[in-house]
Amino acid sequence: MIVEYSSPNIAKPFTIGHLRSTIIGDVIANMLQVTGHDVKRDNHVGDWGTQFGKLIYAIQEWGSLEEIESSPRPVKVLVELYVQFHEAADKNPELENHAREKFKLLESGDEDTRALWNKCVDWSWKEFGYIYSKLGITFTENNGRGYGESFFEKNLQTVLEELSSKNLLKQSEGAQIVEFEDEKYPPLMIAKSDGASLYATRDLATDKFRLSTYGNDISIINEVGSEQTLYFRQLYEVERLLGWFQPTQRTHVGHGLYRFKDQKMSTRKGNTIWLEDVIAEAEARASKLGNDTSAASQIAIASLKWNDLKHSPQQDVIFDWDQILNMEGNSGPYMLYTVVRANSVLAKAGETQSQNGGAAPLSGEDRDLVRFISKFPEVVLQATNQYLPSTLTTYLFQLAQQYNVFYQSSPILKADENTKILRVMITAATAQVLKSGLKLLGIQTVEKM
RNA sequence: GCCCCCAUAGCUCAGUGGAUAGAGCACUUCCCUCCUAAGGAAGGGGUCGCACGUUCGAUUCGUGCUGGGGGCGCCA
Repeated sequence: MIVEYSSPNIAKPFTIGHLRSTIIGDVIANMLQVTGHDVKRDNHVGDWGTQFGKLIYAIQEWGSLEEIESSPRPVKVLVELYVQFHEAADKNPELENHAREKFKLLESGDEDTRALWNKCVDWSWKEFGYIYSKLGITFTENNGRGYGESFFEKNLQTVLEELSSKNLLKQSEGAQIVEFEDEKYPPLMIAKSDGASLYATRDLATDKFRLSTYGNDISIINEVGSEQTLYFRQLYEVERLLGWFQPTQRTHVGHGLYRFKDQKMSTRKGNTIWLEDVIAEAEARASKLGNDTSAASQIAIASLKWNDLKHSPQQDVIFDWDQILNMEGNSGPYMLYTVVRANSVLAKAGETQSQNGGAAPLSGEDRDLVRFISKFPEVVLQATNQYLPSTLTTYLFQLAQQYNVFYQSSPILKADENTKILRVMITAATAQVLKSGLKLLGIQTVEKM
């Protein structure tokens, strides 16, 4: 199986919005892997498309390579140029034509344009690399970077020819489109009137490549925001019409977006939240609670990931600093804290945990907890089959809550010998399940906090 | 205009064709000579958006409406 996730865009901010695809996709890949699938992790980086025409025009017109190069955050400068382009284009629509010409130059292999594009890719990967290492996210394909859209640039013509030979292509106002039976979906545009490629063209080339590289029976999961649901339905239908895939081989796992309470986030308007800034703020808050640097970073990432993964994916998430960096209650740090507590008990119990005989019979809260622990495999399977990490977070939170109640109300190390052995074993089992579950969620536990 | 998603406590969200619908945050009050208090206990707070329908029974399923979000050929 291929799980495609994260897929940030070159020369655009890696925002809080990309966090969703990045970590939900990672968790889905983890879950599929432990349930026995051979998983390829791919990152469909947006490194191609007409927006590069706009960007290249803006850099050449208003930018300075030295300034970008020497900036601690080059992408930020690129985004400012991109925003500037849109502001200028609102007043002077002629700029859109210049941008189209620049993209044509890029597609036709013009050396200077190409060199500039390469720089943009490098600048962006500096930032992506930083974020992925902070989040502990990896990809397996194309030397760990995933196959970006530009990788398939050479295959676009083949795709157009195959579509054409199967009579799926239609001319419309100079552009090439695919229409659907009974107007099931609106038409999907495959080539613009100036001949330039589109997202769909590149996606088709991508999936063609996957078929030939991984085999005709490969299944692909696209973890991409729900705003693209219609697009994926169109794409899957075209791929079915082409005879490439059975419907069961293609799955779109969508998710809602991060929103401000009263306004939208928009790259064009510049009111987005950069993930880099969120991570820095999370680390600052975790440090204030008296953690050393490495623990603070783990705790910060845990709070971010947990607060995303605990939501059902289809709903939008309201962006609120105190909410997403919550360190109390239903939060990442609560989960880590519970594991730390349990481990601390186990450390003090020492040899006791290896003894077997003489455990007291199960009753009351002990038994409820044991029962709940035993549900773990079933929950993992359910979460995997439904592509719902939140099923797992809900379960793990309930388990942590139950353990904390148990911890508070039942003496462990001070109980009589038989009860102590039993409760230490329950503690060990709880810690084991919490650690395994958190690992599936891509959350690292800490020794102390 | 058409299509998709959503609506549950003051806020943010879980959840189920069946019993007094749950959590976190916020608020009030307790609990560290004792396994890490980033924890635990107790309390107030809900006509589960509205209406109709299916059902012995609907917050859960269906239809309609209202409200919010997203999408609908030259962005991705």
